[in-house]
Amino acid sequence: MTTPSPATLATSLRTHLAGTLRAEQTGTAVVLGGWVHRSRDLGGQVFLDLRDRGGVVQCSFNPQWTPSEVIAAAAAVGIESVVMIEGTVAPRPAEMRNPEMVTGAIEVRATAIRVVGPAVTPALPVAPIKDGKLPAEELRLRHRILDLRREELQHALVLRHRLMQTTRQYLSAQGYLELETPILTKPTPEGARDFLVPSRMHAGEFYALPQSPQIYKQLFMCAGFDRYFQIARCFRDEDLRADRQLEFTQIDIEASFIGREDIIAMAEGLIQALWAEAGIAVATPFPRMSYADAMERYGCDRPDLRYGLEIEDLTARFAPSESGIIQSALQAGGRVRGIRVPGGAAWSRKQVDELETIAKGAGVGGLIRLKGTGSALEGPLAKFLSPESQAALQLREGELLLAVAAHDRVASPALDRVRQECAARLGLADPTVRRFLWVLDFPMFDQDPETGALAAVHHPFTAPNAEDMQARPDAPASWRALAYDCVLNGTELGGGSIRTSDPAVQARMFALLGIGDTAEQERRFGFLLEGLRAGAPPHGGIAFGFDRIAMLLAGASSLRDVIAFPKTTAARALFEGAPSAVPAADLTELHIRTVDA
RNA sequence: GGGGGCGUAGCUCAGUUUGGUUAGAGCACUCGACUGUCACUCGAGAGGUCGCGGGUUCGAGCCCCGUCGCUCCCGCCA
Repeated sequence: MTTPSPATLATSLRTHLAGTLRAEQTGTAVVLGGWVHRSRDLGGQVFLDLRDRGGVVQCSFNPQWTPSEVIAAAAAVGIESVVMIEGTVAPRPAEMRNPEMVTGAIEVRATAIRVVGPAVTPALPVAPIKDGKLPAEELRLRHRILDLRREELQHALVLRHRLMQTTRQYLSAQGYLELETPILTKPTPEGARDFLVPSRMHAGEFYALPQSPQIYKQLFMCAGFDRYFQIARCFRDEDLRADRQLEFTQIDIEASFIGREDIIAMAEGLIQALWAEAGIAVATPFPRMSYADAMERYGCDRPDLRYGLEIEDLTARFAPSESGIIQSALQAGGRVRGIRVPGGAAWSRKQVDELETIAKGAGVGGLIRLKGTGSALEGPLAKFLSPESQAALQLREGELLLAVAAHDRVASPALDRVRQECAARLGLADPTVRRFLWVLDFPMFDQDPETGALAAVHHPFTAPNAEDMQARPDAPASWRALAYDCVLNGTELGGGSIRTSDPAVQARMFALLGIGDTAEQERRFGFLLEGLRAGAPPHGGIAFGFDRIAMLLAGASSLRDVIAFPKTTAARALFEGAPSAVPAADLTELHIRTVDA
């Protein structure tokens, strides 16, 4: 993406962008429009820093070139007011140059000023204050216009724009068509809670806002559009987080007559183009790891590969132990797995207890800890381990072994959190390093350990691995899916799958998910099944979380910093004041009556 | 639904531990001075529902109970 030359932003009211003026424009007569960033009134002369989209330039009001009434007007204007300033670009006296401003070699010798948009005293500072902290998030959101004027958010939203255009260019160049799908759509029975929209014309019936355009993009494939993409707004009525908003933007992609490798190659190219737009070179292809491998070695399906601390199976070492805790865990089908932390032996009892609290929070009963002290192991369990077992652990001096004896289902998430906390303490996650990764071969279903009920790990339209299905037709919980996730430094950037294009297979998937009744399938997913029955090409796709990518590339720590008008964690829009009550008559027209909770 | 943190001037904060005169500072704002500043400087001034409600007390910014808002996390997010 290239930005237009400053000249193209000239209008009938202004000639240049303030922040783009340079020494080359010396002698040029300019008319600028912008906001008063700062002002310095020295008595006989006045300096105004004028800010517009392009940046900041100093405007100098001096009796040598400025009429006295203009100087008086400049002295009187309040900061953040919008002014039009006429003047001439001039070099600053050599000793007055400001090397910290890109425009610092020059200034605009002002001859006229007009206050076109006087501002009340701003509720928040816009110009940065040295060592100044940002105002509280609540105030930043309540006075969002002022916050958006800050350089940081200006840059973030400009970057967001450029990433959008890069996406469009990259995909369009490969024959992908940008097609739109409805915002008023049909409620989805699985997944997140829907936002419902009442129908005025049909009493008691509701539209839903899309959680994603998933089914529509598959229908495009059935309709022969072959390659589709959309920068799609999605809505999920779930609790918010720093990296989760009620409405968010996905780069949604689907293609026909493709396999997994086609999607991965296309996606790697897109990632490469987006990171390049942010000035970062990314090498492809990305390494790959199976889901099973990721869970075994890292305890999670989106491992951060910037550091090791890999999980080891220590069952054989601990099996001879007489510890009741370990024996009962093993008898219940569990294993002993753990990580060895270099330098961890120096941690205090309290620090290790904190790790155990984290592990317990993830559902395990406790954390086995053993310190390598050179000659012998230290720790509550050391006495239960035979000298042979202790030696086999090969704990080095200073190492701390943290292990969990439990079923993988609970042990993996616990070890994942302990591993991340240890890495954070040791500063192992280098923020300048980027480790991309494809996680492949996700399981098709997640089985509830109590009820045995199956739920789709990805979504119900994902194709199962055909070999698994044929080899173990009666064990769907063991089937792998043709699904893939793109992971960067422990964060999921996006994911997708090859879809089921055979309506009979799709019906079977619904049945396995507990939607066995044909009429029920037709009622909920008839429009998809009709598409598949009309002749569906093999197809698949992927979706990337656009806001999250923008956040990463902008160096922001919250999605709120790359979304112009975000919601608070309590799901409120403080600036515009949504949601809000509506007149009773509006509800009546929508056939809605509210009840007290 | 649950847990942690925060809430004092327009903004950022101190004051809360140990209740006690009129609640302070920096920036911003108003007025004044100042002809090369760039966080201009200097002088003066104005500015407070200590989030809100209740309680304890002779007395509450400070202690107790409740509540609201923002935030981080767990649950949730196919």
